Amino acid sequence: MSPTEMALPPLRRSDCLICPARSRTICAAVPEEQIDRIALIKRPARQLKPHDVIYVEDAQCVEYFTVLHGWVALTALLERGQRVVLDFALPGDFFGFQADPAAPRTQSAVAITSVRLCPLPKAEVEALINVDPVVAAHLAHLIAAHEARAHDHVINSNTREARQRVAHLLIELYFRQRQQLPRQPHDTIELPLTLALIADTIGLTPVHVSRTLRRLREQGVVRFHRRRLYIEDPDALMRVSGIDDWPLTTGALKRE
Amino acid sequence: MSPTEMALPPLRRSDCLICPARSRTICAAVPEEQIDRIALIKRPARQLKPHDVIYVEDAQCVEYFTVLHGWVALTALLERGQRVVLDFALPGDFFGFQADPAAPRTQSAVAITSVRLCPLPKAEVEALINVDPVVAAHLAHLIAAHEARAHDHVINSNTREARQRVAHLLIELYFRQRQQLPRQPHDTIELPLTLALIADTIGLTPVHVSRTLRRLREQGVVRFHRRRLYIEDPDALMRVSGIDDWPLTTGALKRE
DNA sequence: CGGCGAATTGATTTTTTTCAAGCTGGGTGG
DNA sequence: CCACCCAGCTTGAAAAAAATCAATTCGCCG
Repeated sequence: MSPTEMALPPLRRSDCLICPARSRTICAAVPEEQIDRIALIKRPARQLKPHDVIYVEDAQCVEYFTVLHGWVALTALLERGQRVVLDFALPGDFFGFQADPAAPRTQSAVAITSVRLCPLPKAEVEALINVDPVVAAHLAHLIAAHEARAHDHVINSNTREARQRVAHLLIELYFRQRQQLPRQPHDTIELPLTLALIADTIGLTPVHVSRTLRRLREQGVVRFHRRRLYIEDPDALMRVSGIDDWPLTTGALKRE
Repeated sequence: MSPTEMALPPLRRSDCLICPARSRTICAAVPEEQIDRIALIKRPARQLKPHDVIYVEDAQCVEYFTVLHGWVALTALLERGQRVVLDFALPGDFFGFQADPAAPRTQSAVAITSVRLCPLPKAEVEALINVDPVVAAHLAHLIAAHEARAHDHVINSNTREARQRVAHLLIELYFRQRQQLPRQPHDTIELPLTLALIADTIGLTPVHVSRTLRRLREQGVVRFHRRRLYIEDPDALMRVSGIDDWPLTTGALKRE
């Protein structure tokens, strides 16, 4: 792990320099001139198809990942085949890090769309953060943002009824794609989810999500059709969701 | 922030050396001979009464905390005075750290019982973790454990009905006090919560929590009375909760 | 054109909330 | 020492929300 090693394979370095996710994920803490700290430990990008499993619960944890392209679902699988979506990982997101690196996985990760990942070997990342305080401190804040988002989901599930929950999730996913809240009427984003995935994220049944989306459509708020979301009335959507229009940069959305 | 400063106030050092929480929280990453890194930045212990507010949402964030004694509720406050309990902080727990140190608080913290805290100034902690990779790496894992617990709460709220949710919370809190799952029939722990707090944690109404606890009592599973929990039948409780008997050390409990 | 996963819809049941009325027990002030 | 106060708990009845069950329908793909 000597970062001063100077026999650099230039190809790998340039890989990282043109990486679209470099300004986010764990690499954001590595200045350009030190990019080899990451470039030397990362594995070749990995391409996955929809439904491909990245890792499953109880498996040995050997790698962490950055999403380069596509959507990943982080899920927990329960007794009777029940599934909970704990979070989505979108391009630029770092996932797979866990409290105890030696323990087996506590969650599963599955590709929702076709996905390209940058795998980072666990051992090397752990070695790096035990040596580089800037990367480690950045990682701590990154994970705190994940925690904040998880808290947001708890709030969503615990206090809101179906309409609000759906609206809140849609806004969260819009925000994570665009880095801003919806403003333009008839704006549209890609939303490559099934009703079942949405249901497993907000703790409802797909049937009830369908009915809820129908009502939102009938009231001219949003339309969800063919993996695409049409935000007909952004203000109405915000009102339904109970989110204040003051976005935080921490991963969670501001509440009223 | 020079850790090599040698004019040490010996009293502060010994404070930390006898601290009951030292093996946990953020201090666990600091070896005994370097304890002054913490001892020199910490503020005097602070004593609070039940219902005292430690910080509120939107306030400026100036300190992080370790719980020395007592129970703290980390909550989010919503529009119509609705409250969500995001987590509890028990003795040895570190709380108050957030993704963006410059942003206002995203949650509130309130003393449930009488509480003794060790306050750590934000600026000094942030400076420390940007300089000491071992502390920073430890903190990242600590926060990841918080995230795992938040995910556990999402699972609880999203997939389980009242009986399971209550049972799951009771086991979580037992585990966090005793570091093990309940085994002995008629075992008892202190549980200084109101029904309203329990309800706001698992996303039910106090009324429904009352009914649920009544049923559990009638079936000889647990009794909750006067801030004390009597676990009459640990096996039944585990069965109701849907938790496997394989505890993780990461802050979350293993699921079936 | 048939098949299949996903979405929709209706009817019914279950769970949870809401509203409202008592109850209880510890603490306070007379 | 007693009366009463009050937060917190309990209980019942009715309403609301969501799940469940059971058909269809839709749209894509082979």
